[in-house]
Amino acid sequence: MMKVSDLAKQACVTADTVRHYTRIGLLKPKRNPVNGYQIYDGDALKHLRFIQKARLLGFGLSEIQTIVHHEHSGTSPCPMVRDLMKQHLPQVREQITELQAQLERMERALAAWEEMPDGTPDGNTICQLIEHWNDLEEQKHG
Amino acid sequence: MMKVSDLAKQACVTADTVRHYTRIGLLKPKRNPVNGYQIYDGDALKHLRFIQKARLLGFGLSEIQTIVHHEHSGTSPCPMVRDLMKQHLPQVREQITELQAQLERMERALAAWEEMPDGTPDGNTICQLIEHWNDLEEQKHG
DNA sequence: GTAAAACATAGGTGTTACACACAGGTCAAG
DNA sequence: CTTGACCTGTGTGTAACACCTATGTTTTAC
Repeated sequence: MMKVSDLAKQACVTADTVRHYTRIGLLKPKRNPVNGYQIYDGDALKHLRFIQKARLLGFGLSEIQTIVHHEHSGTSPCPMVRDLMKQHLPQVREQITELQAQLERMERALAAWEEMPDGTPDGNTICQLIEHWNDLEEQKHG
Repeated sequence: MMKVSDLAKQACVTADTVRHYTRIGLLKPKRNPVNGYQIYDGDALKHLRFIQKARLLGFGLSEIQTIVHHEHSGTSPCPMVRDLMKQHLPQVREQITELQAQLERMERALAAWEEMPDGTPDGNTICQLIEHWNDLEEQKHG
């Protein structure tokens, strides 16, 4: 018999998060007929904790939807959960690789920029630093 | 005197990207009075290439807006560009750290799951793998 | 008892950088 | 002149919430 923010506090999330999950159907509270407020019970808290764990493991909300909804099939969701995880792993590794490449670009650019003078706005150039950046990279590799 | 898709091809981006940049004001084509089409010239191509470089260096479109718009102040945008980059660096490093932590969680979970049986749907549990995951983690660290 | 302050609510909108869908316009070939 | 290929601008969808607003409720002060 908790209200939105009561449930939120129990799970250490914001009330907006609880409302968001409710809006997309991940939580299904009852309604207080007196004031129309949403009412959550202990099961809702368990449900919310489940969502939090799944999110920590990299599952998206729509995937969590699928997992939860899977109960109607009568079969165990566990094989699907393992499959999803196996699909996620290479994606996360790729994201890390991309971000590391990005970081390297940024670090090298910033180092080179320390030694470059500021360009004067001549109407022809927007920002020397950025516009000549490719040239710098080509030098390094050439 | 290029149309949207002509400019897009020149810069190896999609026509949607060109339209997007145009919509938010990063590109300002003229209009063909005959058919209302957007017309881009060589400057637009230079502009687009500038945007591409800036994006590779981690600048967001709104930041690029600011940089480009900066010309009206008459001063060089270069100091601001350096500052922005310095702000971005720790953010990117943090993202990488977070993603690596995420990856570790996922790898450990998947390894543990290989040895776990599938749970039977009993109406009380959604997915054992996820629900007992925290316990596993606590074992490792305890 | 009541009036004002403090807090909570639901629903709408904003965020990023585009991709996609759609109805309609344009243009070369036949 | 029509068929079809290609193009156009605009509207909407994406992920996971955060923020805003107008209203409703509860508490507090007097």
